[in-house]
Amino acid sequence: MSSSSKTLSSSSDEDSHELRRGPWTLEEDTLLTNYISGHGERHWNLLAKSSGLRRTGKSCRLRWLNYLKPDVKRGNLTPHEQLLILELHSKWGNRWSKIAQHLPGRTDNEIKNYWRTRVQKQARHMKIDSNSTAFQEMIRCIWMPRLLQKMQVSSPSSSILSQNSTVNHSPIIKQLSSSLPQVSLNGHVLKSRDTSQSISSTGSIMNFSHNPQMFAEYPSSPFVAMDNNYVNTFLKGCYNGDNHFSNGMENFNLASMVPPEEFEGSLRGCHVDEYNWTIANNLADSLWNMDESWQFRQLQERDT
DNA sequence: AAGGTGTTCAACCGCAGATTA
DNA sequence: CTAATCTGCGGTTGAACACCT
Repeated sequence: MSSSSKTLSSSSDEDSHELRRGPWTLEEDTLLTNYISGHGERHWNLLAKSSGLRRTGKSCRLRWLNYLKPDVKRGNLTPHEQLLILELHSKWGNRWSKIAQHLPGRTDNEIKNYWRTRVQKQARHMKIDSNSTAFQEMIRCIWMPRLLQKMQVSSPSSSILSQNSTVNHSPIIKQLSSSLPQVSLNGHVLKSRDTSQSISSTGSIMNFSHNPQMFAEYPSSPFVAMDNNYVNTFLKGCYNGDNHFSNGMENFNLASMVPPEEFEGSLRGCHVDEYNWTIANNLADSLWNMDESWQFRQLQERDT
């Protein structure tokens, strides 16, 4: 018998001593909450036995930590939180609980779900390994600047780098903000911050600038900076000529994309031609729209 | 309207390290 | 010191729901 069918039939064995499984009821939640408020959140097996709940200690702990605990945040992840997850995952990999420690109110389970359902989904659609360098570069080059832009748009008075920022951005985000590509082209501004990098006279150049501090802070980050050819090659690898994702990402030659050695520790610009700028924006938009539609659904669900 | 398919996320599982007796 | 138990972690599952045909 599957665990789910066991759960569904559990109402018929109310009088048995079998452990309950599956979704928690309101009564169980209340019982657990009341018990913890009186005895604290420890000794889960003892709690499970003496509270009257027919659940394992593990199940009680999980329910409390992931759902019932008062400081657990509900609702969609903010761009700030998403950015943190992307960056911290690039540093630590699937260390969900460690990542969760930097997102107050968010659980490791929630972060893990976010990664699997949003980030890995994109990788699957692109037919590319989510752990590959190419995908990580895509996140850094396109997705993260978009999230930064979104943070700026949602609170324009609180530039991440501003001294007067009213929003309490984490040091990691501030560091990240100064290290991510600064993107502008033909009036398209991904990040509304003055940049010393200029658009070329033809207006067909996208500039990326980087902050060497990033590499002192995160020397092991796989998100290394890219030069012109690097980004162009990457983007061409993502798409066929007709602006559709290539099915041949696995043939992408990563060896040709290794950034020059002399880059590290130095400021460097990176140019992307107009063709690839369009491609990059299309990709960013697809990620963006997915994010927007998801948040819209969340709002609808919250309102109903 | 009904059935199929895809997505999300709460909950479970197995394992490993920490703690306790 | 050792075995038993507890706790926490990361991977996986499946019910519920949304969307599509």
